Amino acid sequence: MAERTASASMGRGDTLLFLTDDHLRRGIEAMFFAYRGFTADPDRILAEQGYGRAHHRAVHFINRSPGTTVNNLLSILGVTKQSLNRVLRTLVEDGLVEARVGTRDKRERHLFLTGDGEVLERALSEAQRNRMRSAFRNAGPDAVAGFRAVLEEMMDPDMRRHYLDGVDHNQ
Amino acid sequence: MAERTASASMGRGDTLLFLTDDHLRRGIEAMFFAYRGFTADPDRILAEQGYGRAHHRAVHFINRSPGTTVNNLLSILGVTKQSLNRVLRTLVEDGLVEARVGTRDKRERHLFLTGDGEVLERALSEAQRNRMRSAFRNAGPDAVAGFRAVLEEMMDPDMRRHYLDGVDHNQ
DNA sequence: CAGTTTATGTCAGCCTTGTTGACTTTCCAA
DNA sequence: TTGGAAAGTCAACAAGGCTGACATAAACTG
Repeated sequence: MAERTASASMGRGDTLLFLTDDHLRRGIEAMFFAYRGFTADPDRILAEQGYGRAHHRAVHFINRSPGTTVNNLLSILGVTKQSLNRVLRTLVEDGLVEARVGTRDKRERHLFLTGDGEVLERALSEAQRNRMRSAFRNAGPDAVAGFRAVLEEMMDPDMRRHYLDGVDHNQ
Repeated sequence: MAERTASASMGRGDTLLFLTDDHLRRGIEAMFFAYRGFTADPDRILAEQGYGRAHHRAVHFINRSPGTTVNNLLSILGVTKQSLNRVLRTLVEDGLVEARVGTRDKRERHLFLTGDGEVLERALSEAQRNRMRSAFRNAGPDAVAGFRAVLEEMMDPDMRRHYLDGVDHNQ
């Protein structure tokens, strides 16, 4: 333990103490425990309606980018089309998602939430936002900036691109 | 969108702009994309050896608290004993984990990593720490403090207790 | 000491969500 | 007009959650 600390900060004085193996392990556990909290509230709502996290993810990104194609959703979610298709099929059957054939390219399906879909989306995202809001508020704006900076650095480059796609640069 | 921004910062000037629905949505997506990066490297190693994330979690917490009991692990991981038992059984069969009958209370099994178990643990945690270290380094110490503060606020109280159990208060 | 509770393990069966592989239909674009 | 991309479908499988029922040993309790 002592050696690890020494090696991590070696040659730079105390400036890199936040990079010791122990701090890194704490960061790892923070991610693990926080992600559980992060998904807990939506999971409860989803379970009531017979859906799972996969449905939540689809609904979230369709809501964020109405009219997105199946292929685009595939690259964001990083699953196989068979997996995604199973989820989308139930959502379309249940009337939560509408898949419109593309006008320019008729092979593509453009995905939209229906009214019912928007109701579910709002329930899920409100639950999740409530927890996030309370965490943000308690931690404060500077902490939030750090939170986002670290998470962004932790993403794979491809995912980071998808993340930044959703960023509003107009401010 | 404009109304949301207004409502979130209402009555407090611009101080609460970081709590707008849009910022919260970005935080939600940051968690989603970052968690994928967070698990990507260990997942690759695990897949090579025929294990999954469930094995990683067990190995991680046994390494963190050698001699921990099955019950304690259950409360940390938040799964059923049947789920955990399936994982522990394969780990014991494969000689990565040793389950010693308790001396004080012979009903309990105390869990330890074997030499082979420690080898796997090191491979997994090194991969994960490398990513975390690079993220921490690029974001800087203040960002890391914020990262941890927000994640801690996002945890369920029970999980937060487990998280803090692992904290080193000696500094 | 008898009865209850606790810790653990196990069997069976179910669900979600991921996977691979093979195949079809549609239809744009060179 | 034909090759290939986009999308959908079927089948089979695995990991890893879950519930419910039951077994065993040990510890605790009255």
